[in-house]
Amino acid sequence: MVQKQYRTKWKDSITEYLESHADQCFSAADIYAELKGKEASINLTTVYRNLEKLTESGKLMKYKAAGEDAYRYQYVEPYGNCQEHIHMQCRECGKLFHLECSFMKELTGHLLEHHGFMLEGQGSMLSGLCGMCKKNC
Amino acid sequence: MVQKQYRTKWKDSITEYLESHADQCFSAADIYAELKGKEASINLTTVYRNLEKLTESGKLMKYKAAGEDAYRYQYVEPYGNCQEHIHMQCRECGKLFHLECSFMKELTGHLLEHHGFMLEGQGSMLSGLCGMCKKNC
DNA sequence: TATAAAATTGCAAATAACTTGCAAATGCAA
DNA sequence: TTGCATTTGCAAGTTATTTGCAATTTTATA
Repeated sequence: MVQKQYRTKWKDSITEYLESHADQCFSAADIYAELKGKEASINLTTVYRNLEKLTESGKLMKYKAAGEDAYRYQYVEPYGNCQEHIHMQCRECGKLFHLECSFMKELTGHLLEHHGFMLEGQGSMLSGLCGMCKKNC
Repeated sequence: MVQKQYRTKWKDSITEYLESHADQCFSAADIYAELKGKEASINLTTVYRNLEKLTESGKLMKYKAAGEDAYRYQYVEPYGNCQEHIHMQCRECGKLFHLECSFMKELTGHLLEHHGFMLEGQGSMLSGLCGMCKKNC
């Protein structure tokens, strides 16, 4: 069963920070560094535990870029169910993009028909360069 | 510069094992367990170092499945340049499949035209169920 | 508003999967 | 066979994350 959640100072701070930077992604260490200075001082363990809870509740997406050691978290609540589409991650800036368009159906269809593979959003991640970084490279 | 490679008992054993199970993937711990009993006894560090070298030389593909902690290695030499296509991994059996067909072009084209995203094979991994596991689930 | 049960926090210690340093052993070209 | 470069084994180190536990907060309810 899902555990009840209490609203706390730290959970609020983390949510606010990620929500107001919804087009970016952060590691636990990033969040820790950001919130350490402000208000009392947050604990890294608390950061991990809250990120986990926010991910479970669907507000955040947690993912690991190929070749990176640390998980990244990005605010994705407005995208609804992120299990139903796949994501693209920029290998330069790390940002996450949602493949929310009709092409999802084509992709799913092709994989199933020609490769017998049933695609799932969970765990699928395409890597490459986003428009922004492509220009600046 | 690329370093010269000596041929050794362990490198041969690891290559042989992976090559003769080319449709499966293994973690360093798997290989270690497999080769520990046979012949003298291999060291885990040696396994890691050889897997790394074999990956660099293009014989193996090294990847991490979403939600897994350990890297997996699979013999992919016959597939040529695995940077030029993306891969699908079965979340059930862990096996790797290569998207080596004309659809690669469609996918690349769509992402670039409609999302400004330049897809790269390196680091891109689709997750789902392979034909075999789909039947058995 | 007081209270008690449940959730959250901080800190230190534990994990897990690798990685590294270094001296000894091995491979190989000449 | 010699000498230098690569590989190996072992112990110790890393890094990101998790866990145990006692103390502190929240929140629903009396």
